[in-house]
Amino acid sequence: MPDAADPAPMNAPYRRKFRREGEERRRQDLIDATLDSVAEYGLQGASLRTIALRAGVTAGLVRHYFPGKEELLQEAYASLMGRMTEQAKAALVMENTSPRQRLAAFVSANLNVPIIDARVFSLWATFIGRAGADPSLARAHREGYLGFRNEVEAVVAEVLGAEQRKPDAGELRHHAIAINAIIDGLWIEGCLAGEMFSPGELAAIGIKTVEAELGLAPSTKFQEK
Amino acid sequence: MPDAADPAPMNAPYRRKFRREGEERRRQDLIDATLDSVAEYGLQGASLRTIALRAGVTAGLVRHYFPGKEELLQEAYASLMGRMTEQAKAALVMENTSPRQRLAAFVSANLNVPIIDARVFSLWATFIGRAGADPSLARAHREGYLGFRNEVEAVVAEVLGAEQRKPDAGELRHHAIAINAIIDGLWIEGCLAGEMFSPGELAAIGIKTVEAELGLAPSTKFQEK
DNA sequence: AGCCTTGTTGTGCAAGTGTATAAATAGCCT
DNA sequence: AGGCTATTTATACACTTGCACAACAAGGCT
Repeated sequence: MPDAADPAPMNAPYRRKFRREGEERRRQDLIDATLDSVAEYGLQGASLRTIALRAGVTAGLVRHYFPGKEELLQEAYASLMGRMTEQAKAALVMENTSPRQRLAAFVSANLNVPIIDARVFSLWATFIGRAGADPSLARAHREGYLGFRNEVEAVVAEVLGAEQRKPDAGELRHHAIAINAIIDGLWIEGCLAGEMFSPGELAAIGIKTVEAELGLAPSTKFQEK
Repeated sequence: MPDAADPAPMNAPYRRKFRREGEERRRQDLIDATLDSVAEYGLQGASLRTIALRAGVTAGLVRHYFPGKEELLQEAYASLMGRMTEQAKAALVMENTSPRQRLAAFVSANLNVPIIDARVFSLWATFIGRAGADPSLARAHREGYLGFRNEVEAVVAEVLGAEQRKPDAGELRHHAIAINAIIDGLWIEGCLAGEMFSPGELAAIGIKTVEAELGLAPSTKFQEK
């Protein structure tokens, strides 16, 4: 190509080209960039400049959509929790299946991708580690946890009801706490050391353990031998 | 008050008094101060000056005992993990008790203070959240986890052996994974929302769930009614 | 076309960061 | 008592951080 006339004025301060995006889009981009940055560099490494760079804007813009960094982090955490609980509950809305199958599907869904995911775990741990000092984080967690446990309790009631058993409220609560713990514990193991388990292994263990906890006769589907 | 004569020499630079402590003591103080700071302010808020202030020294001294901040944090994490696994295993060294009682004591110990503790949990979550990005943290966790799981596996083998059952390696592994998950999950619930549970409730749930997982006949000691 | 709103950039700033290094002094040794 | 040395303090420095604000321009409106 021939040397085209340099279109750049010699001392003109170059100003970056930009496009105006809708507010919804920009806010979401910034939140996603925040989660990416926190997952990769931690809370300490997630500076406004890092986040803005990842979102394709400059740092100053953040303050146009959020009062400050703290609020951005809070909204990012809320967004993360929303997505997690949404995915977790999605497995419960199946129809034309027995309660027991729905419970198994619920456990299985929580112990496979995309819920078993190192990045999501890293984010969860990073934020939850601040729950002790940050009341707003603590409250957000508490709500998510109780919502999750109530879902579990409802399915458990259905499963036991189908078996002609009538547990009282205390038993139901204990079952829900235990099952919630089983899922959480296996979720952590899978996220932190997924390659130590064969595909589906955690889900199989989870289902077997949950059914043992409820005192159900072993199913044939996931039995060992 | 009358204007007392200012005891301060006018331009003399005041230099802080200090005592020389042994190397072991200072290192431990700095590590403890680091853990305190991280628990209270998070990794981002734990600056060298904050840590040093808490340890009763000035920031420059840190570099006299540690090559840099990163090494201080790593040693602090190692110290934390060491204390945690040490406490957790302590419950296993009882003598003159049946394997089943030892298992129950192990579960119970892990679901009561001092292992159920919001500060320790906050530290664990903060550090573990960085495991995905920091290989040295990931390795430290992996070792602690496998060590813990092996302990569990050994007790499980004893318990089942005492019941005349001969599980193969795969079953044993699954039991250990499941029991580890139960303990971890209940530990998290207790740390994050301890006041939602009555004293001993989590331990009771844990023992019952673990025994159900192993297919043991319900014991009378912790039975509901 | 030209204007006007406002989304967006760029710069500046005070505070705080980790690290480097010089200066001081506490406490042991003789 | 007095000196020596290593522990400790204090200061300096280059850099980053979150935030404030002025300048700019993208894109709809008339």
